[in-house]
Amino acid sequence: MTTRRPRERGVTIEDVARAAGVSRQTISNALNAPHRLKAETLERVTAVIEELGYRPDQSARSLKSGTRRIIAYPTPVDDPANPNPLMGGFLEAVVAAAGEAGYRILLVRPRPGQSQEQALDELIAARTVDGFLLSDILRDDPRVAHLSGAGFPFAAFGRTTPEHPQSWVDVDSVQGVIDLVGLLAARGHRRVAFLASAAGQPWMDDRRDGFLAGVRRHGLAGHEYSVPGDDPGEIVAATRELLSGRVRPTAIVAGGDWLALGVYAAARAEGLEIGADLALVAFDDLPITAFLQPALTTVRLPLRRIAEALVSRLLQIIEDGVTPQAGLLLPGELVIRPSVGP
Amino acid sequence: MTTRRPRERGVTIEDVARAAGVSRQTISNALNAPHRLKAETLERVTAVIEELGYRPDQSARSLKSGTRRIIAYPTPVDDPANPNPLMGGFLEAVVAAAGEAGYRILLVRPRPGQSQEQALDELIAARTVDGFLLSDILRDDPRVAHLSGAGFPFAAFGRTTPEHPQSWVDVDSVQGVIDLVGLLAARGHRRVAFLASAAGQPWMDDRRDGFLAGVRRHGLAGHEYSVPGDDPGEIVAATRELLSGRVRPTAIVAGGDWLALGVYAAARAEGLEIGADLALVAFDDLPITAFLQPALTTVRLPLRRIAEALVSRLLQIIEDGVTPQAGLLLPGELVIRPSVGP
DNA sequence: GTTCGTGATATGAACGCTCAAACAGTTTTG
DNA sequence: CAAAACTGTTTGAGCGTTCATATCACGAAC
Repeated sequence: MTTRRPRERGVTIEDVARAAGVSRQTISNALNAPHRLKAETLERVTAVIEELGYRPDQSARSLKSGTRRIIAYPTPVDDPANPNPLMGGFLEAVVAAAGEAGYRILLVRPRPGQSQEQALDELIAARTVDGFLLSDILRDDPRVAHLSGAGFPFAAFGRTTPEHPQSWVDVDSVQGVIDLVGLLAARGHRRVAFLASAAGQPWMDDRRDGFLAGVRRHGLAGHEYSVPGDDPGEIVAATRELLSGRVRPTAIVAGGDWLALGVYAAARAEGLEIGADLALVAFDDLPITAFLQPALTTVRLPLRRIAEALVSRLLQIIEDGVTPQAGLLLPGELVIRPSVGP
Repeated sequence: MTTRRPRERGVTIEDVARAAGVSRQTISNALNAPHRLKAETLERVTAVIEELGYRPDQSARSLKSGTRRIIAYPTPVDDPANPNPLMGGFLEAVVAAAGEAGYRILLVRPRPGQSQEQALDELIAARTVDGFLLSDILRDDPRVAHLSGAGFPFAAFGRTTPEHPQSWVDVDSVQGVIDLVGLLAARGHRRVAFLASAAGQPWMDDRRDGFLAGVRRHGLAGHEYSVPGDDPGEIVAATRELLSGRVRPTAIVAGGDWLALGVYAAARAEGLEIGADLALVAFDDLPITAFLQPALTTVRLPLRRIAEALVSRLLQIIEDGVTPQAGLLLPGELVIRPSVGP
């Protein structure tokens, strides 16, 4: 253990009370229940608070009140070679939404040798946070089961199995992809392919379901191709194979923009022009796709709305004790660009 | 104000003490100074702690000890249209490094109408955190001046003006770009261009300096082109102009991978083949560039080492009260790929 | 004129922990 | 062999809040 330098103490409620010539409680009331003070006292106290730069000590307040005003977000264990490019934007939106309500986001991850559940338990037992925000939810996510069982407040970006209805928010991937397929059908495409990654993301299944539903609805011939993982090389290779097959599809629905990037590369290698020889649509709207030629038709994730919905649901549980009994499905925004063809 | 549901209290040190038949302090010692206990007592107490699932209340501990084991990271105010794609990776690395030492990262941002300094002051006055981690440092960053003046622990990813030596960590962009230019010189390029963005990032100046130094050292003809902002459209347009000029450079040094993406698009539009008609090198190594054809030669940011250095320096200040009097300059890793040509 | 409310402020206790000091027991020391 | 030193443990206090309750002044009601 290293020596710990004692942090110098700041100005306390006692100091303010003395300076203002009133009691501690009056200062506390000035901040937490101003209506209890006589207008004149309030004014004087507020001035002293301002002058001394007093802020209630967060720890003392938490200890007494039992509330921390902190939300934990377990950072997804990201493949460093392939970090989620939307992570920054999502966090930004979450921090903004939480900050609006006076909450802050604490990033956590299990220490080495610790399971995800143990990491959650530690935070609960130490009363470090008021609730959890989860993302990258698996179909049968142990974290959801655990928190749900412990009765601890949380909100999840993504659905688990629908057995026990939790407080989740998700994007309507199914409808989004149906819309994409509709777009292709309207342009006369009959033979379309779905490019999926088998990396195990549950939303990929939804997107696949959307594809199948769309294909059925419009009476198209739909085939599904799967890439083993998220590795760029693999994606390009698999797509080239798909494009050089005997009966080439005239359109591809990529399960995500990341996969679509591979299609651009593969098409160029095969001498096909996207938007002319091959229609391409995808999902996510990564900012980086703005550089693609032709620009990519895709479904934009409403990150801001997702974050707001997650935070608002979580705070409802934390502050009002009301657990929403149903999830919230948010529509993606269809962004039509030239890659889908004329 | 909304009603607040009182959080049910968990198991306290008192409960454990009673169950183990010893005093509070012995439990406290078992966790904070185990060597003080008789081996036998320690074993018994540890068992009871385990059994009851006891974790010291974070707030109570903080209140008494004055230390929070939390580091604040003010999230950069990101352009939502162009979020930093490396943000996720950087945060991941920071969370890992901090977690290793038992610290957690608290994301903060100023509330509406609050200045950055005010937001910092609030956290300091409320004793919510032990220190700050800053990134996206400006040449004359008000946050650095403020924290430095207040004597509050912080570590910065990026340098300010060198007047007062602070605890910073940065990437040696100058040397990195010099290396890139050297690569081009070795391949016989004489006319090279530097593509910069005028969005105001201070590290862009370093990269420019590196370019100028490299060009001087190798006796090349170097020209500098500037894009007004980080908008993809603007980048492509500016690059096309540069490529269609009377005397076209044979090589381009892009100030960042993001800019290089524009060069790929512009080159294709101009019918130039990168790696053959035009050499291209850049800086950052965004994961997304793995899809580019030909693959991009670039300098990889050592995010993990940066995060580790930042955290280790910050903890030195927090725990030992030792403020490093000099910055740390980390080398980038030159990653040579086909875009630079044969 | 005592009682009763009511609004404004004050007081004591408690939240759960760790620090400093005190306390027994045992061993070492001059 | 008494004093000193060490070991392992306990006790009392206090960190800075807020909650519940008490106090006080003052006018309204009977």
